[in-house]
Amino acid sequence: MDDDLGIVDALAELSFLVQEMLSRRAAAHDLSLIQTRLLGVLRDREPSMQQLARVLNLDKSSVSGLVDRAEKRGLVQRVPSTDDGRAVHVGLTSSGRRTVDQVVAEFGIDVAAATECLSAADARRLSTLATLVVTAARPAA
Amino acid sequence: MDDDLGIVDALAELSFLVQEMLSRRAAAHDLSLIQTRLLGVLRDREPSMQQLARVLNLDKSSVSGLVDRAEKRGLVQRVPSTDDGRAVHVGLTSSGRRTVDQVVAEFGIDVAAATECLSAADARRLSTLATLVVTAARPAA
DNA sequence: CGGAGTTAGTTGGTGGTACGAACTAATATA
DNA sequence: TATATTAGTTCGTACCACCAACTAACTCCG
Repeated sequence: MDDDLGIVDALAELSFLVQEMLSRRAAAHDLSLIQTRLLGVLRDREPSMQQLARVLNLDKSSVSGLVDRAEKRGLVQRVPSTDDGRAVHVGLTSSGRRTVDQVVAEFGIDVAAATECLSAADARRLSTLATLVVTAARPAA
Repeated sequence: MDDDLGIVDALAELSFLVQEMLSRRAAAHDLSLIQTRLLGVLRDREPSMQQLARVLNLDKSSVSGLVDRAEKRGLVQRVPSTDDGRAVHVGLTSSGRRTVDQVVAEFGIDVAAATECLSAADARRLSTLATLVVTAARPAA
């Protein structure tokens, strides 16, 4: 009945499920997935365009456009670097912070609903295992 | 050290990690994520455009374009329905099947590498838990 | 110093992706 | 049969992503 999908298909499908939850919540605020991810990264950092490109795994020109559109909507702002005349840092505006907090909260509701089928212990286990995989894959920044 | 990210962030980050592995492997075959997903869906089905739109959660016009481009590259083919003159079904060509099999195999290598940090028992547990969440969220098609 | 090379970021061009609205053709329904 | 619904395409617009070319600022080295 409830055959295991196997680790490959299970992780692939889980990733699509999670991304769909995220993008649905984002779309309710007129945000694309990548815009939301941008805001998410900026929650606890004010990186340069360069660093942003590395974190988001995008070309620097893609980040330019991304930040352009977010800035035009008042979600982020460019801040010239004090110690490097070439560099530009990007930070959330208060509107951007409000928006991202809301999306994260709503996404949390989806995650809770999706993991409702698990016991509390299993949910904790899933969280732990996912954390292990993620932290092993991402060298401490 | 091994702080748990919490189920919300852990699942979000895991989903980004998995999507990055997938799209990197797809890009090596000049495929976008959505093209790859299209081929993946067609591995064991030959759905109508309509059904495809539902499964991929896309507008029907988006599916038209998606299938157009895949067809132009010889990866899929449109097949007129025998029982409904309006409907068109979409299936893999042999080239498409070869391609998707290869991407899936390569993606499997990434998953294996990413879960190498887990014991065999933990990997099985992760697979089981992910399967549970996914199957609970997706009403049996 | 001061010029050569490097780095940060932007701009412009191209193509894929996604949507909604308007359209055609075929099927259902009243 | 007339009308409504459904399947799919086309068109216009916006976003997203890349590369190549460009400007400005920084670094290094002679």
